[in-house]
Amino acid sequence: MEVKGRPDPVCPAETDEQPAEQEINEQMRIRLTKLEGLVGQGEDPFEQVEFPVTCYSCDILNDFAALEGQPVAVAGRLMSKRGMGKVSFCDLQDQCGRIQLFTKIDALGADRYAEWQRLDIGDLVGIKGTVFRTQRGEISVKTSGYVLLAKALRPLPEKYHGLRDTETRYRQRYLDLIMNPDVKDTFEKRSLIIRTLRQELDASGFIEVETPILHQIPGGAAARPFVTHHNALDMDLFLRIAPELYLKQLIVGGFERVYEIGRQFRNEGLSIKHNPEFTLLELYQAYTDYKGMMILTEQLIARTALEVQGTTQIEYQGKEIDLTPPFRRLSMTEAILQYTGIDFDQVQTDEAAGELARARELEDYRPVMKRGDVMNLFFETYCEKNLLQPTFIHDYPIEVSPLTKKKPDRPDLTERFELFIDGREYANAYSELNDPLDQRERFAAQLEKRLAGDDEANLLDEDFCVALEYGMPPTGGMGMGIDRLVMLLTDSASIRDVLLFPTMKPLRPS
RNA sequence: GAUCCACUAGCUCAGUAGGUAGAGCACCUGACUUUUAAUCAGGGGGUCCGGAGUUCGAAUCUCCGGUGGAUCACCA
Repeated sequence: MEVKGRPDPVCPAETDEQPAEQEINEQMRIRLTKLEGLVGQGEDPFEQVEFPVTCYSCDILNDFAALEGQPVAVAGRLMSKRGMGKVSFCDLQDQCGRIQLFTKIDALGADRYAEWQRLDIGDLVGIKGTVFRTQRGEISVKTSGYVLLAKALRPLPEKYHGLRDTETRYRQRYLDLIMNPDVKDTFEKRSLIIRTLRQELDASGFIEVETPILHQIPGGAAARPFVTHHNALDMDLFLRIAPELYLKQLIVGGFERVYEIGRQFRNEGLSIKHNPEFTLLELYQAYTDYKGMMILTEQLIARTALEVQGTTQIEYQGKEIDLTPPFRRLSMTEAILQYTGIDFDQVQTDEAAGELARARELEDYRPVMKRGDVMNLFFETYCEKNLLQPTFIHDYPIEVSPLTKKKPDRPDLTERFELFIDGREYANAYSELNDPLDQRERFAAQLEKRLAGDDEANLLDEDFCVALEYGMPPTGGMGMGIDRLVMLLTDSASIRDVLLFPTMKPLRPS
């Protein structure tokens, strides 16, 4: 029914391709045969629809005193088998851990016990039994009956070494989660971190909102966007690179404290700390400024650290980091002076700044750069990597801060900070520019940058400018990369270790 | 996008000077009524990432390609 526009990439045209014949190896064949046998007996495990669980493995381990001798029903995945003939031991894994099962031929009868022994590692079973402690002292469930709830047709990775191969871990994360408890722990902590942020913000009077992901003009950050297409409207849309311009319209609308935790999309390369889609917290608070944002940022980070690690003195990749507020505050000018000996307050012109960059042979220097661009370049080149302990770098040059209020006494600088920890940026905040006339000038300056070849420069967003013309109160705003915060608080080296399904190339080129 | 490293059984890994491919776990058969990486005996299982080349002969050497990891560049 396509009338115009591009073919829908989600529904590719029919091709001659046959679905690839599924490769059946020996192990799968044996398990399929077992399944056929069960189905033949009228015991198709996939017909099971429910199993009333009375407790989890960890409940039994934690409340053994109360549960000893009591009947329980548990369900989960068989992770190991230790058959001893007419008696056998298995480990059952559920959401919170593992519990040993002890099964005797006497309890099931010879036929049922034989079926029990034919179960495979990986099968999902529901168990009824009683809680007891074995002769060796291990808290266990003595099986009195079981139901096979799903058959595993593929074997799990090896029980001792587990799953190591990073590619398989990322591509088949479920296997990683089954086999590696630490991985599961990381993602539980990720959930806890995001929950804690919500709790803190909700308790401070913020409301959580949702703004569009499909943007007509990708704004609020300097980045290349992903493009998509709306067929009915026959127009290109962009996946958002930041929610900023919408959130500030809500401040105009009278929501005085708003936040959004959501996915942003930037069309950049992948690295140990970059994924094309990532999660950002952005918040805006009326009647405060970037100094207010510093205090809020410190609180949020310290609070999540306490929640996840129980302390604000943490270790990240072997480095001791103290997240106890207040964090160090250093202006960008001070930072550059400290690490290079250059005082940018003495650099008056674009030409003088360019001279400095050329003298240092800075590769990223471009002749179109203005004084503030060069200052930012010096900071990135010489300072960032040295900032191990949390540090607010404040007073950014106006050239790189198109949405930020000027400092009242310094029109070349803005009321903006970024938070650095271990050389990485964790947060970006400012006193939001609410002067609509100034805002239009800033967009004009960005347009100049774009014409000079910077395809990441901000685009004029007319809807946003109109909103400012109705009046926005003085407002502080802050954005924080959640994935990086999770990395920090879970001691993860790579962003892929805190994303359940990191972006991967397809296995075969299509 | 550039450089370096990796890819061998379902998993974790060995692999001789270039001479028909190995172990452990898992799986199958048998033994075993309190084990816990259970044990013991026997057995089956491979597109050595893909393609081309060198060679009498390639998992191994060369080239091209794929995927992953690390570093660099852009960014958060």
